[in-house]
Amino acid sequence: MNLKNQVEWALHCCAVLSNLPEGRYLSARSLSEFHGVPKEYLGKALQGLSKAGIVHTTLGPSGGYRLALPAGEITFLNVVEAVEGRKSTFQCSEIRANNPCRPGDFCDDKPCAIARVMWKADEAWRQTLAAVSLADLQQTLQQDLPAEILRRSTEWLLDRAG
Amino acid sequence: MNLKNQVEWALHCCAVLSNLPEGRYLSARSLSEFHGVPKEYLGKALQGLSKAGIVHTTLGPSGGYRLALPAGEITFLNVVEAVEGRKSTFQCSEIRANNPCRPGDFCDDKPCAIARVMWKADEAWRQTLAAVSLADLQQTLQQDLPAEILRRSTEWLLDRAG
DNA sequence: CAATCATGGACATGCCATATCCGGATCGGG
DNA sequence: CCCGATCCGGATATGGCATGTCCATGATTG
Repeated sequence: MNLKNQVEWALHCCAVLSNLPEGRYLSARSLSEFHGVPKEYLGKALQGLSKAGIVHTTLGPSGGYRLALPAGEITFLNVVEAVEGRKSTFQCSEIRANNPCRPGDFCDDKPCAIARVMWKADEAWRQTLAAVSLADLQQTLQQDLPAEILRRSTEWLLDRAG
Repeated sequence: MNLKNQVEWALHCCAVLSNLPEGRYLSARSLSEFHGVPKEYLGKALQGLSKAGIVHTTLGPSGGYRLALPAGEITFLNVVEAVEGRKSTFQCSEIRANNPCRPGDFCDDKPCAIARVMWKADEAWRQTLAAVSLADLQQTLQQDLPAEILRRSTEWLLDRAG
């Protein structure tokens, strides 16, 4: 029961893109270099963000990625679901139907009681992620990191943004 | 990002064991037959419950499993963690350390801001599961299921309980 | 026209969930 | 006191999926 590596990468990429000036683009190559992860595989995660409408892309030289919405309107949940999918962590295989004491034609009117609890927990998980936006993350990072590193990182980005 | 099949099986087994009279035991063979799942593999999940102290076991003929605590003192979280483990769903690989703008000797004083959000979501998930006990589940099932099926299931169990 | 980029498909690899099987230890009933 | 049933743990297969690489294609910029 692990989230994919790509979820972590996508979130870090979004954090970087949040600091990009309006209208500028950053390539997958630069993003992979900045985070020290394989470029080709990171591209798969970024494609997921693109399909979900979280980022906008441009082709050709000086092309790449930028956020498609203001950072305050993109939540952790949006990013996580774009990469990981929207399936619940709990898959109900309806084993209650295997109960030998059931009439063969019996039809349940509610989902399994166990599944309902597990799905409620998933919902709590999603609500927590939906409550935090990329703007919140940006603010947290500015408090956590020394100004010197922030300054040099921004410089590094602007140097490569098309 | 899926929970194991065994989690579902373990929860259903616990629901059955909740209806067992004090001091009686039910074998892995009966539990697997009742749920229509492979006996050998279900045994692995039950071993997890045993190690976690959730169920008590007895060897020999008429042996098997019973709850080790009152149903009101066993939570969904206990069962899930016994089978699935206690690791967080999000593994932070510290890719922030790969940032080329960081001094090589820089040491973070806090966990990664992204990981903190993801871990908070996991915590909300666990809290939801910790809030529901097997006694709660038992009560829900008695409301959901027709009395006839409940009666026949209980009869089926008592017929096989040692 | 040449270089750079995103996209998507094909392919390889390794790990883990999903089983299955067997031997040993333990216990109940005849 | 023996026989069979049971839990337990280890060894072993197998399939799917996460991880990662490579390449062809089309689009865009300079």
